[in-house]
Amino acid sequence: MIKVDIDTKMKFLHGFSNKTRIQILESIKEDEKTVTQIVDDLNGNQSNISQHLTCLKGCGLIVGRQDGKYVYYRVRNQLVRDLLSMFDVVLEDVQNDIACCENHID
Amino acid sequence: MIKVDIDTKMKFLHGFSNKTRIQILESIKEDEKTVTQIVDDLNGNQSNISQHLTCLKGCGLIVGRQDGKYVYYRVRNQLVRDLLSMFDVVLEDVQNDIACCENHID
DNA sequence: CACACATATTAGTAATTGCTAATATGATAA
DNA sequence: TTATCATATTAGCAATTACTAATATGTGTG
Repeated sequence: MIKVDIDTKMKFLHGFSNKTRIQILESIKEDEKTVTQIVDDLNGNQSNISQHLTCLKGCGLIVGRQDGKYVYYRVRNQLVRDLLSMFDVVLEDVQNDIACCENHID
Repeated sequence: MIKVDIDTKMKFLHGFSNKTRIQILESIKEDEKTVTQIVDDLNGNQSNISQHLTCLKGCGLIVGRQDGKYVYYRVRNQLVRDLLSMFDVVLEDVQNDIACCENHID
């Protein structure tokens, strides 16, 4: 068991703090894609996407494998995928919570 | 069922993107605390903590209740608490993954 | 080898975010 | 009602982060 220190944790969480990075993660959540496919998918800038991919790799969230002239990126493992799903579950729950419990007149 | 749009999601995730905010969440994960208690806990600056509390409230991650001259903040609900726990689980798993599978000589 | 395509890197800048100090507001109690 | 304590807000500045354009590297193919 490896101790989780706060700075490592922040580096990890940094991966989730940008819209483009979240979109990349969602884009490759189910199946691996090449950089170009991701760029097309997000309608983004190649340099920008490449930088975010490097960032996500540094955060430990994705892995890449070279295959010929292509590099395929994918979400690291199932737990990371679960975490991504959990964001939606929790957010939806929070939104319901806000809608149900805080919209009354007082 | 409320649709989760990307901007709402980013606002939500923004809550987790700063060290002080994560420390606040950890500080109040189990029991509610006043602003002053949190400030003492983190050895932080009152204005700064207050701003981050406002941010976290805006993200939907925490709620505050006024009791006399104190405002008690707590993590919104159990799912948010679960998500915070999951960060540690996933990060630990990722670290193991990196340690086991990528430290070989090649 | 030369060319085309895929990806990465760099440098400069724009935009966003976080911090501090000062001040304001709000609540209680003497 | 004035003093005190708790919290929030504001403004200005420092630091970080994201984006774009240009260029470099790397890989396969004719």
